[in-house]
Amino acid sequence: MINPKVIERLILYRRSLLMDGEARSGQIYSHEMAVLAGVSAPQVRRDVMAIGYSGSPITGYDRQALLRALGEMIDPPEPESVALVGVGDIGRGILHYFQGRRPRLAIAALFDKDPDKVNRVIHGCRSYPVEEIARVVPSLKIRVAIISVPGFAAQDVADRLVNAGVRGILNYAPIRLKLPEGIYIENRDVILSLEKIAYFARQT
Amino acid sequence: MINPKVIERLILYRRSLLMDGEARSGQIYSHEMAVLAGVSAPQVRRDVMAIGYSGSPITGYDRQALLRALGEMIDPPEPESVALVGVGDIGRGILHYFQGRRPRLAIAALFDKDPDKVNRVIHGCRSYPVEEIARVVPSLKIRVAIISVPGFAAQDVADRLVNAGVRGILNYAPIRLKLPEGIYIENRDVILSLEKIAYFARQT
DNA sequence: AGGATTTTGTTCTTTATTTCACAAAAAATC
DNA sequence: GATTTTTTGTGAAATAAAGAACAAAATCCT
Repeated sequence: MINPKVIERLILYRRSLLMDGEARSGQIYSHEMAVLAGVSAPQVRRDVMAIGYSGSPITGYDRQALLRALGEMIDPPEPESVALVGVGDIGRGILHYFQGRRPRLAIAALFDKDPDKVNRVIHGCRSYPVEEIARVVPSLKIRVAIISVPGFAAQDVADRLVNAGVRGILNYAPIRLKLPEGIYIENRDVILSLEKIAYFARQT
Repeated sequence: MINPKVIERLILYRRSLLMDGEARSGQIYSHEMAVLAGVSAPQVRRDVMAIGYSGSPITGYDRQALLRALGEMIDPPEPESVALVGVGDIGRGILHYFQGRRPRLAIAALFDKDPDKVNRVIHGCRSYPVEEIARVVPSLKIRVAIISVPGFAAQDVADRLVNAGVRGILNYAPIRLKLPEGIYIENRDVILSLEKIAYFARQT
């Protein structure tokens, strides 16, 4: 199992390769990738090693083969469904932004507490009451969820999701969720981020 | 200067204290704070030490005094203005969500390229064309910015912001910005986050 | 008042992550 | 074909971060 920081950089490398103006085919050196991704060259080599792909001295890495190896690591083998809980400002923003961006990763179900927001189709996606998580999440084989509900509701929602089979959570609510071992969580609290950035922005 | 991980936890501690059901006044132990914030007790003590506040053996920390010390570190001495560039789905979501949540931190100006979105008032906030960054950002003394424009436009926007005096950036665009030393940046790319979470969610 | 107990502040270990540096390999050049 | 050059793969060193452990201090209890 690869560690989170490495996975993050691998995703970054793939995107750098795809977005790089140069031809999609041909060779690329670790130090070129390093510049594209904003990391050091030894870091690139070590990370690439981690996925079992090998370049060759002098010619470097083959773009196509490397992209294939990265894809095998990063892309879900089959299309993966994501649940989004909390169709408020942040939730809708993410829904509109994300939908259709990744071929094998799509938001497939929405959940909310508000009766006015449920049993509708929002941006092509059906919305359910949160009580339906236990039924809908397993039936769609959902293992990834986004939480964008107010802080006071987040722990309850997280518990429901985990009980329904979710194994990874992207949390926008401003609290630290208490979850069992083995559930992967990433916190994306906007307020905390801005306070942190404001702190560093005013140092000097 | 305190390092980013410590600052993040300090912000977390403060929020934990504020949200804790117990009385706002009275004492609290490092191990209680540790539970609230989801970190270890020695970590709490070390972090608290970093801001120069001291508790006392047996009685622990004084909630009020600790909150005051945390606030002095975290809160801007005077109200701080934030710029938001890119009034798309993510940008609007953040604007609606964030506005009014922190007393001394507010989004004060919006920027966009789209002529239909500029020179308007959106959620109580004036919007300008990106060309106006050079004029508006210094005039409002803005040092913190949020970038929520498409990837291809992000580097240009970032350069404009930095030239106009911005020192900290919260970046939602899916690229790694190249910035001069001393500019603090935090990347919050939704697609990358979801790919990462999906990877760990499917490792059984 | 004196001992027991509990919690902080802090040093010392441990663990994780990154960078350095160089041997091995392969293309290019002579 | 031999030599030079350049780049990968990776062990070793350096750096950073977290945890364990304990002395010092202060309350509580008898």
